[in-house]
Amino acid sequence: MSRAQTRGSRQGRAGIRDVAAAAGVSITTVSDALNGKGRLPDATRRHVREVADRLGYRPSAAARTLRTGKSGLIGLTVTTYGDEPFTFTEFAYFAEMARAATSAALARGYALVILPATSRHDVWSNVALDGTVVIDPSDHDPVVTELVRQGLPVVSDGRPAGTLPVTAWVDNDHEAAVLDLLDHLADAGARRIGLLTGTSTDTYTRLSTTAYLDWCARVGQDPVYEAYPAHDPCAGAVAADRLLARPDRPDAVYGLFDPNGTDLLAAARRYGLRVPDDLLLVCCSESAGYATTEPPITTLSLKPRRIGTAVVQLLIDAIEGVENDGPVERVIPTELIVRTSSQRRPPRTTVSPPRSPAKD
Amino acid sequence: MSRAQTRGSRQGRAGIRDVAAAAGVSITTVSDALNGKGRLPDATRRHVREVADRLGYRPSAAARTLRTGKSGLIGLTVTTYGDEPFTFTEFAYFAEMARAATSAALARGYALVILPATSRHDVWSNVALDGTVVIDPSDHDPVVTELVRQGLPVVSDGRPAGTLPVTAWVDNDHEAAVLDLLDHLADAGARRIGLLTGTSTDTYTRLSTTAYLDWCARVGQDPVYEAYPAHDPCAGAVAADRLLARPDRPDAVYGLFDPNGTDLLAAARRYGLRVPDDLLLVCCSESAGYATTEPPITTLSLKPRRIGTAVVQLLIDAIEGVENDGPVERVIPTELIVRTSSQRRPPRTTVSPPRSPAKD
DNA sequence: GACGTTGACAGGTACGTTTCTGCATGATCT
DNA sequence: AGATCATGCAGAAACGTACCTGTCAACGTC
Repeated sequence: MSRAQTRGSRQGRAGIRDVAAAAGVSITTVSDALNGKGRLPDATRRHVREVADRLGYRPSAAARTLRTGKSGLIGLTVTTYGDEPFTFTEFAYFAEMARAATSAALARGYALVILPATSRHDVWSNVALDGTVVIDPSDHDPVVTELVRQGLPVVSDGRPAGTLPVTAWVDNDHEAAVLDLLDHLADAGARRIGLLTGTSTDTYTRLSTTAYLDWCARVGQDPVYEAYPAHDPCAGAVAADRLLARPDRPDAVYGLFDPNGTDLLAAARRYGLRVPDDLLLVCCSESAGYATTEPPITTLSLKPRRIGTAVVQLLIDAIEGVENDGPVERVIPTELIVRTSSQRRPPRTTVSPPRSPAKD
Repeated sequence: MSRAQTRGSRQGRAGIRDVAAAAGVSITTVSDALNGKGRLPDATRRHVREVADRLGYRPSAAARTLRTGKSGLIGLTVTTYGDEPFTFTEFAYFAEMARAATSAALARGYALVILPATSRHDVWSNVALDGTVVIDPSDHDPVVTELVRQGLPVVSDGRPAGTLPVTAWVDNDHEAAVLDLLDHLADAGARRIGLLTGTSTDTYTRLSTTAYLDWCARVGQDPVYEAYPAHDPCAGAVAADRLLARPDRPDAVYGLFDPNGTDLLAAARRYGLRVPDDLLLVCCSESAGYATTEPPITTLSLKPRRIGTAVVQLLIDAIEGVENDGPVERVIPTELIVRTSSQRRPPRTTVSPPRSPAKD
């Protein structure tokens, strides 16, 4: 009796039982009617649906997940520095990528859960995921191995290093992008191209740097580069300054990270170098702001929108049972957005001498 | 028999039953040992924990949620334009706010689920939420009313318009911020201040605009403003141009939206106006890029980090049973980051002007 | 008229937890 | 010595859904 009372007077939510009782049918019929399964006449279906609407019935996601094993949730891991997710360096990239991933997931009926890679197991096991997107996983990421051990599909943004057993991955062809870009600078008249790179060992930094070194070896130029800890927002400006202060100062620079463009521009100003006349500039960025700097700066876009979309599509394919043996790989082309900073003006008759880096 | 087999040979996941069997205790004991409840000697607790580790036991989040009614998930709604979440105008603000909200949630053991306000009920009812953060809800947002009807706490970023029954809200004091900023411009010598505003009816735009009009009325200045649809990334530049092309051209402008700074700067250049000599410039933005424009532009920061943190804190407080009658309101102060664009140079009579007594 | 067949539903079980209740056992108190 | 009490654990009832397995009628079919 008290049970019946408890059930009948459940405050707030109406359950499938209440709908069944109100509609005068069984629980099974309600479930079938609402989910479009079973063999029911349209009249019954409509009736049940109408009663459910009237009671404001919402199925319990938890119960459905428990029963079906599918939650409709996809994890999106971000690397954390300190206690803030994703570093400032990859800010615009991440925002764009997450935006695209969100809409791609929603379009297929999934929602995204933001989870940091370094979180204690606590949070990870408190949420039922159907699969996970990992951004730039490190060599032997414990989270990834744990996830695949649980049988969950894992798709990574960034080619996994080592033998990380991901289900699929999506990445740009970073080597090709850098080589292409360096050729572009050389075509614009660069004689000595410098690189602003990072000290971290992630795939992006590593591949880009070795591509640069390879290119230098091929064309016979001495490498000129400065590396700095990319997660430190201040270190970039210092490194940019160091690069332009070198005795073998480059006449063109490529910066691997988003803020490098403005940092290099500021450094160039300090040394009295005109862009692009004395210094050609390119950086890898998704920020639209570089279209309106003075001068506008050429950027390499990694196409985070396309990457975010592709990653989610592959993950949901895997979740919904498209079996593949071996990881699926998808390469997204980059785009070089050429602006003033990397286009040398036609040579002048009178050469203005470069200023000394010391005084100003 | 077949049932026992099915249970015993469950491929993949180990359940609490398996742990109990392996440890030679009951299910209750396992649950209590792992969750730190009940009265168990430390020896038993350790033993159970060790066995669970060995089996790689992870509790099912779905089952736990079903049982306890708490999922540890918080919804984060974003307004969608087209099929992409959040418009470009609020890009940097949203990214910063979401970042802070994410870490605040994780610090308290919750995870964030990104959900668009306009999504079909489909997705919303497929995920079990403990509460929701809504960004800038519209007057009679159906999603919000539906959520509170279900008894879920809802905290909004942005003071809710009308009688939206939110649990709590967090916002800046936009009127005060605008008045303060206009005083700052007037102090810097502005005689006629213009406004670049939006055509949409959200709270932020509305409050800021009326504050501007009030200020004008108070000091006896004719309002000079242009409004444009803020979700259109191109319209801003056109509106900026219109504003500076007016016969009653202002000698100072405040732009309500993030890209207005660069748009106005570009427009000023086109009309041969020097900043700050001929035109003072301020815009509302979270972009660090305005520190390195030529000249650097004064910005009004809405402190999205603090807002994101506060919103999540209030929401989790509400979830975890801190009862309040009537909505809790929290006002976050804004910050005016003064840069060159809003500081009129001192008259040229003095050769080397001493540092202005800028109250530092 | 006995017999598959099919449509339209109901019963009941299982998903994997948490937690309330109960039941021994030994210790402590009156 | 009997009553009380804390301790250490086990049983079993939910949580709300999905789906498998009937049941029962109506409908042919030979």
